[in-house]
Amino acid sequence: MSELQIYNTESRRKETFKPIQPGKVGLYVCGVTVYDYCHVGHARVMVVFDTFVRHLRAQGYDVKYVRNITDIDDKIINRALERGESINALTARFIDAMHEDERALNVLPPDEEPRATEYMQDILQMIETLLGKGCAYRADNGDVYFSVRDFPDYGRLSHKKLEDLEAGARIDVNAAKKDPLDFVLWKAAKPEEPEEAKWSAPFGLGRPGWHIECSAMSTRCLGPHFDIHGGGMDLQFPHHENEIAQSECATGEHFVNYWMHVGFVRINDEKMSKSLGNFFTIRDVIKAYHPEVLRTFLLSAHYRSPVNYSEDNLEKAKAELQRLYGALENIMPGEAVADTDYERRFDAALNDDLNTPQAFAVLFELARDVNKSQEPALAGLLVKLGQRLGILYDTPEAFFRSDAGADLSEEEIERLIEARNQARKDRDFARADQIRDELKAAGIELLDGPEGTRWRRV
RNA sequence: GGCCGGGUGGUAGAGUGGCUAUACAGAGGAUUGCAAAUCCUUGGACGUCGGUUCGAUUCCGGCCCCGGCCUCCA
Repeated sequence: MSELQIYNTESRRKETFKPIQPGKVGLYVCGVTVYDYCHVGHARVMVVFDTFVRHLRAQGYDVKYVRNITDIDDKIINRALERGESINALTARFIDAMHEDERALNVLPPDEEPRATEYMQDILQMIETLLGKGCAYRADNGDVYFSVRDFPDYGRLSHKKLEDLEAGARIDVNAAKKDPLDFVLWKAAKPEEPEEAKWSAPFGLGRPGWHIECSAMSTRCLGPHFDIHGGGMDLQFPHHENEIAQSECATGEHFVNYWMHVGFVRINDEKMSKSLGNFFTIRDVIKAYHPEVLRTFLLSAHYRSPVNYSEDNLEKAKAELQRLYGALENIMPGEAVADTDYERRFDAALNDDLNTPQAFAVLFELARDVNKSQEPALAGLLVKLGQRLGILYDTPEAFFRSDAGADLSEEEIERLIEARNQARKDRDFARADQIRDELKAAGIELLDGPEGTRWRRV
């Protein structure tokens, strides 16, 4: 069996994965800030790490997968005020929506899903530790800052030098900071903020800064030193860099062994993001496409490459998935054959830094084999491996008929098919073709086979 | 400006120092009442200029172009 290789952002190369404890993996992924619906960029991170975890488990690892929820920050507060809604109601609503989106995408729930507001004790403790060790300080305005200069290794993840950072720093007029690079651990409460956003702490009423929650929660859930930490590319700096600084200062231990970062989803060669306003939400996309099509689209490129969101590319993903489901259409999948070259190559592809495009290539070869051989055991293998990528959970019929938008009901379609088949029996092919064309115009494609006529929405 | 990542056939997208990626689209064939699906065969590529090499799309360097981070962002 091939060894698992992971591209580590910190070393900028693929490394053979060596777990801290044999057979076990501790994985922490930065989740979303819940003040809006998840978009396709979030979907990519969810789907990539879900696939990664499925693969690790298939390889026999005992995985503890932790993905946090940021449920307190400026944007949440502002959005709640804007809407005249309580923070709690707002975040609860979007957390539910996120879970709904994940279920649609066949994203399995993480083992733990810590929320910042539920780990306030750990956050406070870590800040106190940092203050005690002298790598954090209380500023005149009541904020608590981390002193970047006190962490000599700062920049080791994102490969930045302090001088360069200073040179490029945008003008951040914050007189309270001793150094412009320092970042906030605790934000002092302001009078206009809702009571819900204020926690009492030894260093004053306020709320945590963004970075500290991940250090506190990952340490609590996985310990001070764990295997893998992941997230979107944009979290590399400053978020993850800051996590390293805080955590290592606080615990004195090496924080994380492998850093994985997922590439962006783009639109017209531009990053999809909330600030640019060019995002599509998951729920919007799956109104028009089967959720597995979106998942296939997201996995059809390597996770570190950018992927371009477009209707064209979604259509391509749909065609790919049709190819796979097509192989399963006339066959009852049986128990998957074991010990095949297909599975070995599939595993090897995923072991190679989660090379999902390569894994898909194996699936297509397998699908061709299924089409030719009509072997239930091969079909079973196709389903098994497909599900490892989080697809092929549906029945082919349901998949091919899933597209919304066709005007005809299934009964009407069946009736027309019957009429056509009668015409064919009567050798009235003109009439038969007329019905075919009619259905085609309504988005229904007919497939005549030995066992009768099947149909699909196209 | 500093630091990263990338430029592969019509499209999407892997990969490799010399040997078929894969999918859709294209061409030819088998099959079909006609189609579709399926199977077989097939054309088509590695931004640019140099270097290393017997040989580079693959290694090295310059250049051009694209994206990202340096501010909240998955």
